[in-house]
Amino acid sequence: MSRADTRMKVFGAAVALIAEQGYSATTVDAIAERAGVAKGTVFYNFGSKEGLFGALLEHSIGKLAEALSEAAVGSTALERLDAVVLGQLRFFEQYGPFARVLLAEMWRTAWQEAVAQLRARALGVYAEVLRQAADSGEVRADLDVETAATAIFGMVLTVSIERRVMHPERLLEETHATLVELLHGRVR
Amino acid sequence: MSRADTRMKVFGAAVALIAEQGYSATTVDAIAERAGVAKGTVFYNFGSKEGLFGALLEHSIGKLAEALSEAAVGSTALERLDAVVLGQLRFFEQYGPFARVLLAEMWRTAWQEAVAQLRARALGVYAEVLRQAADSGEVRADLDVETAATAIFGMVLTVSIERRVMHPERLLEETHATLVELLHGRVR
DNA sequence: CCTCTTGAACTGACCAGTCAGTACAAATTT
DNA sequence: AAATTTGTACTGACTGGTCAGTTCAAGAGG
Repeated sequence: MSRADTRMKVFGAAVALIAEQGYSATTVDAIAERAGVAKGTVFYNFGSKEGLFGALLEHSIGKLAEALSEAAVGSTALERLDAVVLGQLRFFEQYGPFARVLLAEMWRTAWQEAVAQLRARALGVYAEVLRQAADSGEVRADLDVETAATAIFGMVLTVSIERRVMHPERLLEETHATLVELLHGRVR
Repeated sequence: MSRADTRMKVFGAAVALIAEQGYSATTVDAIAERAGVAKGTVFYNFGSKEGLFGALLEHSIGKLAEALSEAAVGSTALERLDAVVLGQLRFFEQYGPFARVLLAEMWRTAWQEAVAQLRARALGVYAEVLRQAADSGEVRADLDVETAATAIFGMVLTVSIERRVMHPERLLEETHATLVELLHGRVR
């Protein structure tokens, strides 16, 4: 059992509890108990409750950005956009509780640094693909790619959570089809 | 000063503080102080902190549903959809902190009742308009209107918050144009 | 006088963070 | 190779402070 393993166990317990109850309603005692470590271990590894949460955000946002980057494949920019949407759905299928944490804590000023990372790295993948689509004439050249990136990211994030809460049995591909259809626009 | 006025002052203070810090990090003492009211008054009017929050959600969700319903005007279903998006943007422009509270607490099981109201009344407006669009052939007849309604609602909610945090000076109409453009689909 | 509000004092539960100590493996000394 | 030291990871009882909720006596006002 390496130190890294301990940290991962604590991350897992923390993200699950914070998703259920929110950051400040979640006690370090509860996190330690769920992780199967002593309370002191949490402080030994992360220094403070805030330190733990900061490290958790950083780690998870890194994973998310990586997943979105890797998903962005396709011969046209708009194919890549659809692929990134699917990549985001798949990521939150796997790391479901993190979606809740992100949605709830994303805009809190206390975690500006993590939010900046999220904007630069995860939303950046959407912005980049949209910029390519604008350059190649696949969407209007004057589209506000930053706002559009936030919009799509928020849309997928919300739907990911709704899916887990309301329709956990439904195929991911059906949800993806609905979203892509919305973005492809109306059938005349 | 009627009792209703007192309740509104407390709502205003509570929503502002909860938006900044989250529900459980917000103390009743702080809410009372910000509202300019004695702590005892809060308990006299709402019974408990949870009672206050429940009443706040119910009141605000009612306002939101009303605003979306009233906004849903236009000669075609898709015009009405665009109008509801604008209505939602305007609502959160006016009640900004409530957007944060809603996003953070929307999927928490503790407030199932309020969330059910939200789904039935606010998301219902989107679902209704989309259903009309499907019936009239303006979008594909087999569109999953529930998921699409959640998607659009979440998209607008996220963008509303991003606007307040990142671009408070920008015109609401520009943001609306970007979102409508996304939903209108790609220029060939 | 009845409803509403005030503000202060109190209680008991709860919680972040501390710290002295354990376990143990690797390095160093004898 | 046995004895000792060092460093790292972890432990859990304990502390000092905080907060929701209670109580209540004293107004305010209609």
